[in-house]
Amino acid sequence: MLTFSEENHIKSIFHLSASSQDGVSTNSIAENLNTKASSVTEMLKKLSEKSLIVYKKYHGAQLTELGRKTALNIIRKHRLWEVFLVEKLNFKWDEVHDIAEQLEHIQSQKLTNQLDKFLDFPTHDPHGDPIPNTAGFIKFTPKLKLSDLNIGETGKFIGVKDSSSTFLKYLDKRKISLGCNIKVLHQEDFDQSLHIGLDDTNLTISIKSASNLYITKI
Amino acid sequence: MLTFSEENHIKSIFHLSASSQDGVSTNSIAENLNTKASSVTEMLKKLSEKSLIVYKKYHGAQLTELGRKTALNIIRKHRLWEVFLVEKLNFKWDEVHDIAEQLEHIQSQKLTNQLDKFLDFPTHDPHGDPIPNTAGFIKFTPKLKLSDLNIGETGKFIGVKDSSSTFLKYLDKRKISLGCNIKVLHQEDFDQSLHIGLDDTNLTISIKSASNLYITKI
DNA sequence: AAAGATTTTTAGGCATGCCTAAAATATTTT
DNA sequence: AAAATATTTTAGGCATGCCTAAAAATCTTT
Repeated sequence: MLTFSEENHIKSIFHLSASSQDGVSTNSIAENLNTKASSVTEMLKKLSEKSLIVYKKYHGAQLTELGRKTALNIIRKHRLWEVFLVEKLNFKWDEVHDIAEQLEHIQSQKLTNQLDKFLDFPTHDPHGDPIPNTAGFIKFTPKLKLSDLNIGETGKFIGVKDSSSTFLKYLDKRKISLGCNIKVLHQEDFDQSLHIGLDDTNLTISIKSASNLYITKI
Repeated sequence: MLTFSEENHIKSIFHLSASSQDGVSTNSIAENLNTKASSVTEMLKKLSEKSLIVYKKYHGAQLTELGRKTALNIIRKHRLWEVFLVEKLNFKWDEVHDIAEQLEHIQSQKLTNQLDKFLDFPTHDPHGDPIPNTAGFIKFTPKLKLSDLNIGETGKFIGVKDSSSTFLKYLDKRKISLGCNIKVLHQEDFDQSLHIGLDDTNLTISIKSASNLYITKI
């Protein structure tokens, strides 16, 4: 039985583990959770005692197998609730994050599994992120960015890196939605911005936006 | 923005207000929340400062209009989630209480209202209790117990007083379900137990059970 | 490899929400 | 109405989870 704070730390360590090979630093967790390094240190000791992480003073934290399972269970709940909010309650994909942050802490294995069934076992959340199964298995798809494509290549838009509300609204306005095909037509020398083809329209997006879009080559 | 504990105290005071004319006693709240009187006293001071209750030392607490609205909003969420769990996720009516206790604290007005719409604006939860609307209006039906009926009268089963899991399972086993018609056939002199008619079957229930069943006369 | 800079930990405080035990107040009994 | 009983409040502690400031360890620079 973990507290909200413990769960949030575990989740944070999981997400930060993706980009760092060895231990996740105290500071990065603190930044991620909008808290202070000293608070994180205390929590790391506690999580270590509960065998959720391996923690060596001054050398960051790594999830144990138990910790990983715990993180994936929280992420599973978060993403299932996001699907529920968008598919059933008509929320927009930029509105669901804060509510899912609350719902992910609800404790009931049965609830999670019944929700999964009710949603017809979705594989991805509204932002394109994969949903772990009960056993904690998650399907990783190598993440290619739109900015990685060469001129002339086409990709299918499968997810976003930064899912901030402002970015998601930006995509909505330009009718760039999950699953659509995007062809890279031309790159501007001056600012690296990309001219892209989308259905029957063409538009220009900055290189920053392009590197926020995950795609699979077609 | 209230804490879980504050919300639970408000809810408790609301429920206990039903049976007591004047202030709700510190002890009764403590008992209801499985905590101690001294803890409740502290909380009453806090809630009083937030204008959610009127609190006079040694004379219990009463909800202000704001407190009442707050309580009804929590109860609204609780009951809507119960409907969701039973109607959409196939939970039994005796399994939903603990989960709804968690879900009732989720903060999002939009979520509550979208859920309400998704469930097609239910008026009662799975135990027959009325669901307050957004404005905090709740429809009180005078609560008649099965044990209040005279021999020969028939009532429609509309709710339970004690919704403990054991009692709900007891009802399930006897096929006594919300909405069914119950006729009082005979009362045993010895222990006041009632012989009742239910669809095409007859059965006997104790006076204690009978006073746990809310009905409307037909 | 020593100095300087950065990161992390420790030490000590604070608010919340719980507790027990003692004191104060209210209620009931005689 | 005084005594006995019950209820409620106060006082003082404790765990959690946060904070700031100072000390310790690590990393970077020269």
